[in-house]
Amino acid sequence: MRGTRCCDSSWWHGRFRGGGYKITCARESVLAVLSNTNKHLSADDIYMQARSKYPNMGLATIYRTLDILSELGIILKFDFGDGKNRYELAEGFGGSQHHHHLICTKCNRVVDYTDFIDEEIELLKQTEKGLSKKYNFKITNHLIQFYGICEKCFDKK
Amino acid sequence: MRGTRCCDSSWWHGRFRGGGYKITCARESVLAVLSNTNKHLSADDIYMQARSKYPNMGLATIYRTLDILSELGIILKFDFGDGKNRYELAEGFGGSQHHHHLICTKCNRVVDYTDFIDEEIELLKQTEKGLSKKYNFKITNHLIQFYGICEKCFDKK
DNA sequence: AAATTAAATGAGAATAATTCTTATTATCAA
DNA sequence: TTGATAATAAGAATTATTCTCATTTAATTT
Repeated sequence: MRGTRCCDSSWWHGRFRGGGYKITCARESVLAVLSNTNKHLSADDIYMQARSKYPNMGLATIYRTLDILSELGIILKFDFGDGKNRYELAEGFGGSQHHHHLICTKCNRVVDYTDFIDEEIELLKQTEKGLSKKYNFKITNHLIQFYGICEKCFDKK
Repeated sequence: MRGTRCCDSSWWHGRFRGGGYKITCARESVLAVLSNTNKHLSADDIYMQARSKYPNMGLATIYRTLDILSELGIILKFDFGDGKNRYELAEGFGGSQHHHHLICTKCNRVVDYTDFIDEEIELLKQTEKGLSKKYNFKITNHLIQFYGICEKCFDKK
């Protein structure tokens, strides 16, 4: 980044270097933004917040960084149906507890739920095992979302 | 649609009228395309195929129709990570058996699987019930996808 | 510590999926 | 058949994301 100093050392440096990537201010600040929220931020949300600290940062860098972080499993990428991808820190990297999403198809409100997760995870593990074997996939991740109409939108009609 | 005749009566007319929508040639042809494939078609794919029969059809109409069909639960909308949404007919409307998807994150190949579905569905039903109650959602749908690296992409590396 | 080198960046142009606008046309109820 | 109204085609507009390239930076080597 031009004209700004930054770069504290932190936990993710090893993982980044292991992936063959350099530690840069831009990458620091994307992770800083994601570490300080439990919301589902879009690339542009992250851009805005990161810029308030590092005004020179470009949006393309945000996207490039998000790609790498996703690839390394440090963040998770979601599509909640509003036309932009959203990101959150993975559990184990400072993100909140493993959860799934309940999405209102009218207003796009998203509820993170952790209830019922344990049985889901258990079943998913078995399914993963079966699928890996049958289709020769190395499975790295799963996505579960429920869709419906939230109380507010239901009342409106 | 201008300058083309069409419109056979069919099963979905009632459901359409029930939703307050009119039966049009454009809508007929979108459904016709989706009824004749088990692939995951994008809006543009559908546009191309529909145009081969009804050359005057506009792309915007495809999108409008897909929205309505999704809302009515006649088709399902998926994001497989390649930047465009994809659609398939729902089971019960002529679509193939209820299935979930296994997606390669390198080449975007998608495998439909029906194995292991029964246990999944059973668990999902219970989860839905719990979620509906706790969060006051009227749940209409769910999404399960597994992500990984397919055999081909794994061998390449 | 300075030089080196390849990766990363910012800026903004390019791309591409989706949505919007408007004048025209088709559906369907009366 | 006709009138009210929803739906359409065409293409412009929007917007998320990717690409390009000259410049800068991180990390390695001297």
